Amino acid sequence: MRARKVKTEIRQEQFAQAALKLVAAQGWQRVSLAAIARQVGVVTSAVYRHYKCKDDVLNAVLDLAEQKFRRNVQIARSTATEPVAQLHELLRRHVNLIVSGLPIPRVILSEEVLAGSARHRERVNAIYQAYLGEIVAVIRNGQAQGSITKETDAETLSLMWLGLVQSPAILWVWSKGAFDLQGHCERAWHVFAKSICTERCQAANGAFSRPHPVGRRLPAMPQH
Amino acid sequence: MRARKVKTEIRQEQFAQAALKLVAAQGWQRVSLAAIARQVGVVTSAVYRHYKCKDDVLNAVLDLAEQKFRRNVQIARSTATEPVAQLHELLRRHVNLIVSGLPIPRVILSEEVLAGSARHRERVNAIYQAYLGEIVAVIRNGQAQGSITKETDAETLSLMWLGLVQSPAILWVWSKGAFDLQGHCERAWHVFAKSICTERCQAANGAFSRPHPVGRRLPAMPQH
DNA sequence: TGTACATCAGTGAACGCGCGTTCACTGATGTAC
DNA sequence: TGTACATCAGTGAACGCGCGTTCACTGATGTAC
Repeated sequence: MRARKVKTEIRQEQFAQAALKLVAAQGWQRVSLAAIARQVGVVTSAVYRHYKCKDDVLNAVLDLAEQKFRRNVQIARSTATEPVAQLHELLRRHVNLIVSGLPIPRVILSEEVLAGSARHRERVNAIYQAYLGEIVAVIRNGQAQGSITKETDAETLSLMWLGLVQSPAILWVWSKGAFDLQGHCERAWHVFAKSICTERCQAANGAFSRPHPVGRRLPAMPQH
Repeated sequence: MRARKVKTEIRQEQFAQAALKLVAAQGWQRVSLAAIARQVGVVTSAVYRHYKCKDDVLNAVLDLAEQKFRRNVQIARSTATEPVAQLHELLRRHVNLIVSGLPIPRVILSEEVLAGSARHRERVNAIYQAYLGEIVAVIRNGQAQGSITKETDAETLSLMWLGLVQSPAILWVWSKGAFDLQGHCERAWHVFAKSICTERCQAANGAFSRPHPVGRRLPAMPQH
């Protein structure tokens, strides 16, 4: 059966979304153009009407990822005014990005990107650097206005912030979602927040006194 | 030219080591049996004299990784007696594992393992669970003898500990070693250690008062 | 110590499969007159 | 409003390449007598 004819901009978007979904589920290398095309409802070779090659599709996926990152930063900045609260909000959103079925960090960690073409490595590097740059800015902000301790440089803290999600996210993938990523991140955040907040900030923010209770523990090993 | 005939146990070891090295450099999917065989100095089909299939070679690589992890834990436990010091020592060793050219975490993060066969996912999961289990044990130890705060559960802290290296390690890979992973981890460790140590422990351990200076900053973006 | 035979590692050619990519063709949509 | 033509998205067959895997054969090593 012949698929309906659709404008190339729309198809490009469809392919990118389909690819994002599939890559998130299986990793880039395992996703074939055939699978992407099937998802969209056209034949494999139709992809070439809208993208020059498979690489370009991945690039479009990275565009989507970049957008999501940017949007999250914007929203977090406008939702909260206090830098520490902004960091907390962004962390929550980052976790949601992973849990919501669009595990974008998965795309970014994919082998194609870690070991693959220089083009993609640099691209992802750029996205992450920009993201970390935003975090650094927020932290500096907090340091300037006295809510975050100046003892440690903002770059180190920004990477620590990211590390709060990154490793647990891997565990989450392995456990197929059984591991309580959100709960863990909240608990980890409290430890982290406490250690970077000045007394002034801690006094103003009573929330740190009550860490979230542990819900599910580490996932049990799968039985063989 | 015909390769010298070598006992199968030795060849197995050689293939595993060669595979580890190559996987660390390029990721599993990109490593071909041809490349592994070339590294060892035999012809591709010779691999089948010693392994049933490519999957089995990866399994041997995971054996090596598991050994390294185990060894590090043992050494860290015997080198230091105080739990906090043990965590510090193990962190240093973990970083060295990455920096030393045998980026084992890279193997473990590889797509084959994240998205690949259930067999390998479960295997790696088991290795990591065991590793984290050791960390948890050390932390509980510290909590019991009063050097680590009991405010946060040991599981959460163990994942935070791992996160200190994991994310920066990715940056390190991207920057092709330009990022100062060791320096960062030392600085991050001090922040973390301070936040989990009780006053008693901090008083006993003056080292926490002087965080390491920032050497190289985040790596500059590669130029296009 | 020498000979005969079994075992086992190494070789290269060939197979088969998956998959990205190309291409000539079809048919729908949009535009000019 | 209708006709002619250009543009452009969709199709399926075919190609080519990489790579894991198989297989019959070679030749070295080790063992039995």
